[in-house]
Amino acid sequence: MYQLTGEYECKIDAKGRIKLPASLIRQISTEGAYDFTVNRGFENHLMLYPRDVWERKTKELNQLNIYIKKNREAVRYFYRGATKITSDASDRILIPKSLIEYAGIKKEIVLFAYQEQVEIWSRKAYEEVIGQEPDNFSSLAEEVFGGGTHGTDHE
Amino acid sequence: MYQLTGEYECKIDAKGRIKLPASLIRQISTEGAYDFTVNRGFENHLMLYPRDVWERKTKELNQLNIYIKKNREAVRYFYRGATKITSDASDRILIPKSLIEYAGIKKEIVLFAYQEQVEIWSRKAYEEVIGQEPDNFSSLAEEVFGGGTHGTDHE
DNA sequence: GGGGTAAAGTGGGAAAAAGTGGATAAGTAA
DNA sequence: TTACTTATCCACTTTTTCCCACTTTACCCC
Repeated sequence: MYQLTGEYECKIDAKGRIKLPASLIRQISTEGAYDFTVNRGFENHLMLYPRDVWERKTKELNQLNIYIKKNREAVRYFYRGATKITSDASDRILIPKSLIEYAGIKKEIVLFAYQEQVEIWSRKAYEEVIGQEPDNFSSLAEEVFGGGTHGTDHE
Repeated sequence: MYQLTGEYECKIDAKGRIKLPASLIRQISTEGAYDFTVNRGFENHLMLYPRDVWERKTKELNQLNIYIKKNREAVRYFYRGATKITSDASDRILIPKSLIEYAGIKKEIVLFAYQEQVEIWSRKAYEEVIGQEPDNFSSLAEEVFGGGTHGTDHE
């Protein structure tokens, strides 16, 4: 179980390679090459999962009965674009062209690590997302943090 | 459980390092290096949490199911910019560039410690926030602290 | 209050690590 | 085979980290 953290401004090179920041790598493992799976995220960004996280997620997914149409559609939706990738000797991963395009990535990107996955955003899109507060954030935060006297630092 | 207090005027150096005032350090622990997490605050300042405080906060947050859009947005919004940092031998912490920029920090900063966290402001922004208080502070205080139906329903 | 000592705060340099770009080799399909 | 894509490797540049040394402030004692 990971507890990844960090926001990294990175570049993607002409070949579609992203150098994973050393401090992110260190959170995942300590040696050798790193296996991941990338797929499409829900908001025009990409999701990057360490191998074991991906395996666990798909295992859960495989419990679903795909003879039910809704399940079938959901599974398909989750898998869309899913590609296994491995880092090279310089800790770089190669992102498939179709996914780069999906996320509107040009050169400047942001890696946003939290919980067990890493989101990959074009820098522009990331700044837009970060800049605006989600609807009902304060009431949700209140719920999550127990609604105590100092539940939110907000306002 | 901490009960931090203090307002400190500090400087950030050319490398983005902040020397944590000795009197603040003493409130947190007594020896060795100090682990923190910084992230973006809600009003163009930064938040600094001692390691254990951060862990407690995220623990609650991580219970949320991120396949629900509302939850996903909230989690992302809370985490935004979150980065783990450790103090060096001189009790300095290195603040990531992107966060320095977010908070509009140039050189003069203010550390404002209360409850379990420390807010990091550019001095200018801090003075603006503090400076505008007399206008509405009394009515705000009345609303929040004054009891009655409004004060306790949330925050 | 002044001088001395210790603690706190500041700055910068050098070594090591991280990041980047490109060249060459290996593999694939026409 | 040839043209083209993909992978592996190497070399250079930039950044980060760690350490040391100096300056300034605070505090104590005379």
